[in-house]
Amino acid sequence: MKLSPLEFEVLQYIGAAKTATAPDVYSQISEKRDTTYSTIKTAFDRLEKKGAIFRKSRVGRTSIYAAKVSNEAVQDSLLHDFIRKVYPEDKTPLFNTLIRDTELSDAEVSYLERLLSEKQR
Amino acid sequence: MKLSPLEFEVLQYIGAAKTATAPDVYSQISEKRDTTYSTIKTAFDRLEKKGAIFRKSRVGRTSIYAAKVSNEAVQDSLLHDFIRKVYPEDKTPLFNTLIRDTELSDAEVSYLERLLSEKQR
DNA sequence: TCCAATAGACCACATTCGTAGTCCAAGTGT
DNA sequence: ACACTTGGACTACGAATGTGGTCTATTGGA
Repeated sequence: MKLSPLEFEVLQYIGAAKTATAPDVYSQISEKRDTTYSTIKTAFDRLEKKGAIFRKSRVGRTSIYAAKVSNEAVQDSLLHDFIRKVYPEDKTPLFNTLIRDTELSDAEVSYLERLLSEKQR
Repeated sequence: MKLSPLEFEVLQYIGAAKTATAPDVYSQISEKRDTTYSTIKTAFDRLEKKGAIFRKSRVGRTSIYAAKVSNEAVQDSLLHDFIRKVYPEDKTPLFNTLIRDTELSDAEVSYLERLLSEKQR
């Protein structure tokens, strides 16, 4: 399912909170960025039409939405898509840039090394 | 500079060959996928208008284009963008999925381990 | 009870994008 | 020299997107 950047952003808020209302997400996003309720609500509408979210219940006249897929699933799907498009063959530069330019604590480095050693087998 | 998926694809072909003509890229892409010369040429036009490529020279009436930025630079820029949008805080799931779900040769694994060990210092 | 606030539904609109048709003119091969 | 090929410029057009206005009616509070 194809999601627009805005739709994805809204979906992540919903997924992170398990459940969310449009006014809810609007208030969160509007703190970070200038937007209107209408814009966010449109994202909800389109996400619903695309089948990414559904109305779980209502409080008063306010719909409570929930996502049909987890944030992690959406992220991973995007990741695969991204790699397929941007690093179709050689993934070396991907890891290169990633490891070189990403802040990693020693703990994270150790964690990654463990992942890799498991991979080796 | 924002590039559409098609524009990015075309740009990668140009960058990979250092220099390319529209008929050139068209013949390559049309082998993989059904498209027309017009579509590819439009991508060239828009890339030029966006300042991503320029006409380096001509052979007959055929323009020879070159990219203003390297493929690696474009890829890395997209990568940073992607991470910022999709994995804003915790990048652990990113590495997790990446290492777990990506095909890696033993050589690549070794290479990554070396990268990581350098990181540790 | 009654009204102001506000969630929602619906619509509008400019922009970007992929797609491709049209038509012209510049090369090219004979 | 000429007809044919084909690269290029230009135009068109529908779908997707971000943006937000409008209008309605439901609610919650005074």
